[in-house]
Amino acid sequence: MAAKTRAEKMEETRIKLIKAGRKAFAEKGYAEASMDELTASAGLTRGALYHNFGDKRGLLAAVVDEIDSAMAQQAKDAGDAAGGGWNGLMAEGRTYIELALDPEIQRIVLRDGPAFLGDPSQWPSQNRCLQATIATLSELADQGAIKPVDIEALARLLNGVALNAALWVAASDDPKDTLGKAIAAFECLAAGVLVAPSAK
Amino acid sequence: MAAKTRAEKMEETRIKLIKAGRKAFAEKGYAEASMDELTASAGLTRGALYHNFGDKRGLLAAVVDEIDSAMAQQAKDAGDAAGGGWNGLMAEGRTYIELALDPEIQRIVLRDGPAFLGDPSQWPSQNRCLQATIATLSELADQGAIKPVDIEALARLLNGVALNAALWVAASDDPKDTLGKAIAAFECLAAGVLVAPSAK
DNA sequence: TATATTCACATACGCAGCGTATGTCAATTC
DNA sequence: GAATTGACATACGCTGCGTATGTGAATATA
Repeated sequence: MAAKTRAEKMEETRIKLIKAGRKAFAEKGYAEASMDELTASAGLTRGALYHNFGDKRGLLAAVVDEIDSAMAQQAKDAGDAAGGGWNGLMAEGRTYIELALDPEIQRIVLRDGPAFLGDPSQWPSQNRCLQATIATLSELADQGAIKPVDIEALARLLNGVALNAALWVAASDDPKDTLGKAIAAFECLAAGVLVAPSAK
Repeated sequence: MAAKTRAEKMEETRIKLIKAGRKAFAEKGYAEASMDELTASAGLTRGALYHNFGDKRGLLAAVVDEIDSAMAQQAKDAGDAAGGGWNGLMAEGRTYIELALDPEIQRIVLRDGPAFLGDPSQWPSQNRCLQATIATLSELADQGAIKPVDIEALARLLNGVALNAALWVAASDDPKDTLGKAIAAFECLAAGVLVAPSAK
């Protein structure tokens, strides 16, 4: 029965290291995180790290992949819950703003990720969150609901607006108050992609 | 006569170091740039570096400030040339995005800057740029040309859109092609703040 | 103008941290 | 059950940052 096979134990250590990586990278940032401390906090040594992930960047890539995947899932769920279409897109935007409020996500995925791993669209995770936005925009484009602009460009900039809103809210003295203004401004800008003048 | 005073020589070394910093950071990136090599290439040693800028990050901050200020100035000039107001604002955005084609700006300001100096909106140079945007938007608000949304929020998000567009162009495989799409999408989103549906 | 002081920068040193080369012991294979 | 693999630990070297200390030229002082 519970006889741990070798592959199982290896998977366990991978999970332990990724967990420790999320913590250390979020608290200290990638550059300042010591791999000696990180691995020790997981009850291991750097040997395990280099065996499993090749190098320090390899661990960052694994951590980013895990978080990015979870973000995409949450955004998609929110969009579906709102019924898809334009409402779904706005729900995704709001979700993205809320997700970007998480310091762990800010630091690891939004700041250190692009700096040390390069362009997010080149990541193995393929920036799934962006892909979800692209998919929804494509539907709307097929319905002729939005202006004839490059879909990927729109998706990236929309996500960029949400990101910037989140960063502003996070750094604000009064996050509650700022959040309202940020979401209003987000929806205001987003309305620019609709063909018809938005009512609200 | 050209008897160099001490302050003049010090200013010279600051300029030399910033120049070498721009080169090294652009070519190797901040993390991989060796301060020994950098200072040696300027005919100096690390002593000069730490005396003038405190530490490695201090030099990066100085380099980023110089480049970013020049970017803001160029954007402002373009805005003025376009006659200010809404057209000026759009011209500023376009210029900022176009500047992202420069590899030096891509690497230093758009990637390493945020990673090692933190949130760009906290940079001195970015705050100046933000204030300019707020001023322009306030004029438009007084004229009733834009929707009744918090001005600071709009300004921050508009700048965020331009910055994000620039980042995308910067990381793109085909910057020239991407640039067109990015600018179109930028103007599309920006149109969302206008009260009347934009014609184009 | 001779002496004292400052200060911009060089030199020297310690230490942290990454990556690699090597060792070791348990899990699989034959 | 002997041999082999492989997951991880241990040991080592090297790079590179920051700091403590030294030095000589520019300024201040008398």
